[in-house]
Amino acid sequence: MVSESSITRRKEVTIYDIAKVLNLSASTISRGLNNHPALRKETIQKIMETAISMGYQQNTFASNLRRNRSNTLGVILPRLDSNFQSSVVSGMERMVNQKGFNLIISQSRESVSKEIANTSTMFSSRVDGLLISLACDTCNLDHLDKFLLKGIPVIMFDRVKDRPGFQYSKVIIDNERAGFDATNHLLDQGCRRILYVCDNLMSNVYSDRLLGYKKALRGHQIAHDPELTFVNELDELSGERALRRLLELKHRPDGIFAANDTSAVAIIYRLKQEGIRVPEDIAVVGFNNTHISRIIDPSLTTIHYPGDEMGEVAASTMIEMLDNENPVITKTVVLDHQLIIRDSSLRHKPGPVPA
Amino acid sequence: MVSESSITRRKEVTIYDIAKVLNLSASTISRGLNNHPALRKETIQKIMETAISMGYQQNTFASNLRRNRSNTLGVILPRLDSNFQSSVVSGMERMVNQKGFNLIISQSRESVSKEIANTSTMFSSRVDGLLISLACDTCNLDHLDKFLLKGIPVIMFDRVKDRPGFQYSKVIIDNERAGFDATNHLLDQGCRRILYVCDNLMSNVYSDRLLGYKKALRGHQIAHDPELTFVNELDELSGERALRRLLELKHRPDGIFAANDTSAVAIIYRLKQEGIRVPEDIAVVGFNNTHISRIIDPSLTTIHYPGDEMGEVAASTMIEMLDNENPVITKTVVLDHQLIIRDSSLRHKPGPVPA
DNA sequence: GTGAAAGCGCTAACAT
DNA sequence: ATGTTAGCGCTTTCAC
Repeated sequence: MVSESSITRRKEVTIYDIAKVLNLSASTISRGLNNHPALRKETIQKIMETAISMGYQQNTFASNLRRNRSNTLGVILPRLDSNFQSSVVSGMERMVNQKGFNLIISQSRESVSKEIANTSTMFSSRVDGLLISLACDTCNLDHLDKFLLKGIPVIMFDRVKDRPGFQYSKVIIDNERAGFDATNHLLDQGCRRILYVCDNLMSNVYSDRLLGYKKALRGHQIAHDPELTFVNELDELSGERALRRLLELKHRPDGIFAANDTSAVAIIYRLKQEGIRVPEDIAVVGFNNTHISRIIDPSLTTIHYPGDEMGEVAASTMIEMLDNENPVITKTVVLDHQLIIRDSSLRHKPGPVPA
Repeated sequence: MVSESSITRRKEVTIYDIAKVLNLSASTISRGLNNHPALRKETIQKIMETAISMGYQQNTFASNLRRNRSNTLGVILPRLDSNFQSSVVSGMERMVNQKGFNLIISQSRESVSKEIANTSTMFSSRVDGLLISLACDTCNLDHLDKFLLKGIPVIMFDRVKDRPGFQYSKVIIDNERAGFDATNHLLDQGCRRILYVCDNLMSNVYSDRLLGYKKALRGHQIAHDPELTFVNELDELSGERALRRLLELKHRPDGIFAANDTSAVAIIYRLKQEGIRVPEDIAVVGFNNTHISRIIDPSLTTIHYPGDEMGEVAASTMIEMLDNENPVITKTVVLDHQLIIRDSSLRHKPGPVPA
């Protein structure tokens, strides 16, 4: 089946065509289309109407080439198929769209080399700004230099890293505090040996949560046991891996703080299978407050972590920077998190650990 | 804090700069950069090296303006913050990136008017092709005409609709069959009154699954009861709504086929709270095979529905169409689905319904 | 195998 | 309030 489309391929309507019809110059049309204040209302009106009736669509390439602006923001993030990350993008899209910008998106799939390739594409696509959440193993930030040197603002969200000598804005949560809150809650519930399950500690989100975890332990005069930090990929299989690790330990933990919900839920699932009661034998806290956390049994205590909002804030901060002619001021926005207490950690009264 | 970036804002390197350095013409540089066969190897080599050493980055606007091609694909879908849909996008991104295309993404948030606005943006962004999954309430497809008239291929995925007189490719699953399979499985497990929970029936995915549902009932000589189709938003709250509907019915259903996992899981959650046993009292089947389905208790029987792959296929089909100079051939790709049987529907032996 | 020249469609400085 | 003109950076036809 051949579509009609391949047959009718006609010339596009340009501002010159409109100019001819209205007996005006191309520049006037251009001004009219851009609502230039110097034109009188009725001229603008007339131009707009004619443009629509002729089916005019502006050629953004020409416009971008001329203005040296793309009205496009680039987004690079580890994975699109993550609950949290896709909600961040969703928030960005909403904001950006409303402000008349476009979004070009690519994923690093947690690999620096892919991340670097992505930055190159973004760069030659002439994005006006770059929003990036780093891959787990990104330790070097040289690939961002070209943006900063050219005055293209870079904003990091969620997975960030500092780079002495260069400045970018950041949108994050206070991961250390969140880690503290989660751990402290477990301690309040009587836990004394808490397993911390996370991914790559090169990533600020996991290392900062670890800091908070340690701090909470210190607050309760509990020595930190390095055996109780378990690094692995936080996917659905991490339940199995964490369980194996747990069984290897001489002293079984009585609490688990997992750095994301997917992992926490997978762990609870396996614990139940093994006949280990949650929260009585082991209390569990997750991170992210994804939908699942409310629905599993027992419901999951977790840190609420506003993905959607993080995306919105990152995007609006970027747009502000772009609209602002003044020298770029970088800033760090710290979004509030919140401990949501549910059944997976609630022992009816704080007290000594069950046998 | 002012970043250095605002200070150093230098002129970009163009092909003319390279030309000057190498004592060649701009056209030769352009050819060299594009690997033109007429040039000799060493010239190309030299051009490439110089370009890199000078920090040249092609200006895609100029190139796009000239070639009248953007190397960009547009994606419009209902929501980015959906497990299934974000995995589709993830698959698209992978494919597209590998082929040197960019992806511009926007969400309709299930509203036709937003969808229409999105198509306009995509159109003036001069996307080379449009990948679209329709909003629930899209019944009119006029907003796609401009693409087809201009010879810009449109591919629909997942949520599709036919439009007499215009042709586009589609990537879908056989929703009718999938609905049939799900329902038939419940019937095989002894269910006789099956509640079908879905969203807007204007959408092919829900109406086709309904067709399959009815067909399966017919196959078992069971009359279709319109009361047993419950239309509502398939979010986490649909558990509550479905339960209320269920309690209103004179004859309580003994099976539920929910058109997505989110809804199925929410329903199971509420059923359990009400002391209704799953699968003994009511057997449940979902749709999508998201991660949760494996992990909840009881684990969820569902239709596996390859989002990632759907995205890849849609994207590669598009790129094929674009690479192909010949008249556009439209096609429909039907991806295989699969019934995954788990505990939520498994009664140990098929038999009469429990009291 | 390489160069000259025109032009893609738009915008903005300058002129009137 | 509107027109003239030049040029953004690239590709490509035509010429040699």
